[in-house]
Amino acid sequence: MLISSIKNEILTAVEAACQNQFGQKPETLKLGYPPQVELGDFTVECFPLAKQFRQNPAQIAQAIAAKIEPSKSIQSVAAVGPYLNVKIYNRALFGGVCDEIVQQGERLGNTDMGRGQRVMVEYLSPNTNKPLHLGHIRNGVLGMGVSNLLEATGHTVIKANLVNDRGVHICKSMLAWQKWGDDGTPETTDTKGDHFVGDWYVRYAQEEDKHPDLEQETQGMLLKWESGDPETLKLWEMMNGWVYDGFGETYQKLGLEFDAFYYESQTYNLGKDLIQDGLQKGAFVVAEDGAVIAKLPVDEFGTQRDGSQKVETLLRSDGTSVYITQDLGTAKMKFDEHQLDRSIYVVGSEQNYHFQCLFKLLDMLGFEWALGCYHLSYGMVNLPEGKMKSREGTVIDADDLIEEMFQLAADEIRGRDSEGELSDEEVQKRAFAIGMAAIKFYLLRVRPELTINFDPKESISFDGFTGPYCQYAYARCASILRRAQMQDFASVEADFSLLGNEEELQLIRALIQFPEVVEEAARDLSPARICNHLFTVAQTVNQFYHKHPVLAAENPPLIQARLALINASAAVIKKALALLGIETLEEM
RNA sequence: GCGCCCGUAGCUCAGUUGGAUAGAGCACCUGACUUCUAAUCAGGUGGUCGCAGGUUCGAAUCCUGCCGGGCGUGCCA
Repeated sequence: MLISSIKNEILTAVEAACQNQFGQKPETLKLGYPPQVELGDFTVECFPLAKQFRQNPAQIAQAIAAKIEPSKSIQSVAAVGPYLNVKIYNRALFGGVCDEIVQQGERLGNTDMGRGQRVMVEYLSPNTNKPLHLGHIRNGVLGMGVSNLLEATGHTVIKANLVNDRGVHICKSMLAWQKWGDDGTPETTDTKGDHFVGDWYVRYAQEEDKHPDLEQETQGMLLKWESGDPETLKLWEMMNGWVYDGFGETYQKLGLEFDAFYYESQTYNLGKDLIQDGLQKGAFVVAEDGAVIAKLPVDEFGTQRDGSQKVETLLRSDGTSVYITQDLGTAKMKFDEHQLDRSIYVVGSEQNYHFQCLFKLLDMLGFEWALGCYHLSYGMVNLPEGKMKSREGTVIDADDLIEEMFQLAADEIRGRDSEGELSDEEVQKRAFAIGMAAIKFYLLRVRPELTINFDPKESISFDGFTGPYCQYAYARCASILRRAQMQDFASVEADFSLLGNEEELQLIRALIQFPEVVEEAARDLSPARICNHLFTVAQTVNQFYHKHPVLAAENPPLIQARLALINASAAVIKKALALLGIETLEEM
């Protein structure tokens, strides 16, 4: 018996009862869950029916409850105030859910909500002059998490990375290396490529104060690059290559994947023709100084300080393009190349205004797909001392943090392994999985739009509302299931009617809700919803674990039923963690 | 000035899109390992849901106005 059939059975029964009692079917029926499991497994709110049938909702509940007879799955229906609480036979409830979860396998929790929809998720999008930092990690895990959610709900997802590989910033690194680098390379200095290039960027900043003419040299180099000077291009390609090698390592550690890479060196000239179209259509205008601008509607953008209408520059007065010029072109290219229905940009909230403009401009150009563009904005990651500032050296480096989490987890594991039974390899494997789980969960557990105050102590915690806590609940389930395999219960059939204590009911409810949570999370583009529900499941598993023995339960049919419940719970935890990009461990 | 975001327990956050008595984690106090892993569990302490109105049978949730904080605000990205 599928859980969806149970739900349908309830809805059908209520519809029939309404037909019987009031002569018409209800217009809307919402199936929910009672606040306490003792009250029932499902509930139907009678408030909407009150309007339709012009009666007090409590009376309606009473009347309907009286008309519903127990059926295949429905054990009883009770009217409690305006609520219709439905109790399902434990046999059907537990048996149905556990069987269904096993059958679904990898597809557990997946839905076809987004079937046929093509979505691009652009995320990370780093500059190539510096290594990645904590903010990039938030972006990366959010981008991956959202992509996973969209895939689980049936969307076709294209994960894209728009690399900012050109401009003054990279020229600064190039110039510094050229002047003082002595032909050093990441290999000769044993430095990770992106850090190597980043070091030259820092060196540039240091020398800038002493050499005021450096800036002019940088501009000169940028001009050479733009004119296609072979030597400059060669240097540029070499240094970017080092950066990509470095980024690649970090992506792999964090489990970040991309289906498409865009490079600004190839896109920065896009968009100019769109601007011309816009001018012809009259969407844009040429300002007195020669720049092409767009006037932004006051009702959406407000006014300037002096009260006048806001404007956005689309082409500089010298005719060259600005950032938003190429963004317009790239946006169109994405839709043209991939036949997208939606295009999501995972970019920090400091660019809220930029994307509001971008999408409005696309709309002004008459692209109907502009409605499919969405800026998934996320808050900054601040430190206890305040904002991360590269000048003050307070930026938390991504690779350093990954290493630190790994070491902390390794110390913890060794501390628990007093007998020294674990091989170094095993310790490292677990430490990596646990360390990454801690940092990813910490960054994903709050809504994207919230600013995170990065508390180092809390972020490295393995207790409470954390990734390792959830991994631990899984490992416990896995341990029970392993032991069960060594014993011989297989000949006995599970008797699900023996289940039904409070912890079991709470557990089964959390498992039932999982697919709904996945859909909500996908709809809201919020992996935090998965974190919250995952934690509830893990917490409930731990409570059940302490209160009720599985392998030492009273009789084999009960043991088998509880094993099935544990198996189903483990599967849900594993899938939820996978959606967050977090590994599970069979042993911790 | 204007636009967007945030405001719930000492701290960090949930709150099923308007429904049953507002929930967790951390911190603090007390208890539970010869029993499937104590990275765990049980109990206790802790609330004018920023303030004031409004809509509704019903508001932390929707509307209006304030207060406080953050990010932005035409030729940077």
